Parts: sequence; C-alpha cells; structure tokens
Amino acid sequence: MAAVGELHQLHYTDMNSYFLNHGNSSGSGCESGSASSSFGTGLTGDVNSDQPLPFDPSEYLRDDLSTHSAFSQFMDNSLFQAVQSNGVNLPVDGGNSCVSKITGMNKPRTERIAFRMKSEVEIIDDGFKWRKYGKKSVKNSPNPRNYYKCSTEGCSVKKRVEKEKDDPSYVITTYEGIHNHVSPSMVYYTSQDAGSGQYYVSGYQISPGSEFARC
DNA sequence: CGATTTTGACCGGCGC
DNA sequence: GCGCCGGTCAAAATCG
Repeated sequence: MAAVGELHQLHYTDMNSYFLNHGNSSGSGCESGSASSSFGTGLTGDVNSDQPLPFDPSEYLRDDLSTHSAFSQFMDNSLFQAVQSNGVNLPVDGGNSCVSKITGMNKPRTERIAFRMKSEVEIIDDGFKWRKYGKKSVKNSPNPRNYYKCSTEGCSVKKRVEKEKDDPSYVITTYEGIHNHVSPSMVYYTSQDAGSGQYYVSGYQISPGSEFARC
C-alpha cells in the first residue's frame, strides 16, 4: 500500500459512509437519495483498517453537485462539530464506524483526519478559506507537503496537503483541529419555531462565490 | 496597499 | 549530545 510514513498512523476517513450517514441524518438541504446506493458499494466492515479507501471520492466530487454539497456539509457538520479535541466522538452507524481515527487517542492532542482522493489539483475548496504558511519536502516522498491554516481570525484549524507518493493523481489532505466558525461559503437560513419561539437552522445553501457553486 | 504565497531559517521531538 | 526530520515562523516577493 502506498502511503507516506505518517499516514500509517492514521485511518483514512471514509467519506462515502460519511455521506451516507450524515446526508440522511442531518436531513435538511442535501439530497442524497440515489447517490446513497452507489456510495454504499464497496463499503465493508473493515473501513477502520489501515488501508486506502476502497473507492474514489473524487468521482463524486468532480461530477455530482449534490456530492459537492455533501462534502461541504461534511466539512461544516462533521469537522466543525463532531471531531473533539480529545478522543474520538464521531457519529457511528450501527457497527459500521464511519470514521476512523487518528493518532493520540489517549493523549490530549488535536484530532486529525486524513482524506485520500483523486484529483488533478491539490487545492480542494472545502468551503473554508486557507492561508498557506509552509511547504516542506518530506522523506520517502518526492512530493512536497503544503501546510495551510484557516485564515478566519481566531480559528487555528490546519490542514496538510500532499500528493501521494506512488500515484500523484491522488491527493492526501489531513485536517487538524476544529473550526470555531461555520464555513464562509455556506449561507444559512433560520426559522422561528412556532411553539418555543426559538430560532433554528432551517436550511442552507452554498453561496454563489463558492467553488462548489460553480459546477 | 492589504492579503497571500514563497522559501530559507529556526525549533522541538525523537532515535541513536 | 548530535543529527535527522517534520512542523512553524517570518521576511521578502507577489498578487489582486
């Protein structure tokens, strides 16, 4: 298997099952109906193993606007809310753990999630605004690793992006930390509950300026 | 002109 | 203690 040294310590997050679970459970906004069945193929109980993903998320990222939405929603909901700074607290689908983890389970350190996806470009617009702060060539790989920070003030989420050693058409993106804000590319709508009078998020859409919205 | 990228220097952890 | 390595800093360059 391929993977750059450190990634052996990580379990690749299975975006497919994320789409399955989150697309259905979160309800509003993202239509995941027919896509779910195709996402389901190839998923087995071993998604937690130290293996590359048994699928190619980029097929969906490239071609399917609803999946673009799903990815953006994933970034918003899952990374923003589910990944805790200590220990894993990610949604699980009845035995089929949809995520994975991550190093330092017992240590109070920042969570990390790695994605491997096929892409011609390294920079995948996940809805957040990133500022590059470093670039480093790593051992055992001819490809440099790029370091990004979330450019939103007060948010210290980082991500690393590098091309896979054995197949440069694959990009490995590692997210670290929790956004303390929502994605700037998402526009949320609120409604007021007639009973309680409280406001709640009734829906959202990708803002016209987003990369996703251009497809 | 402010924001972002580039890139070499610097720093800390780890193994020997 | 020393060197290697991954990660970050920060000044200069570039971009919009």
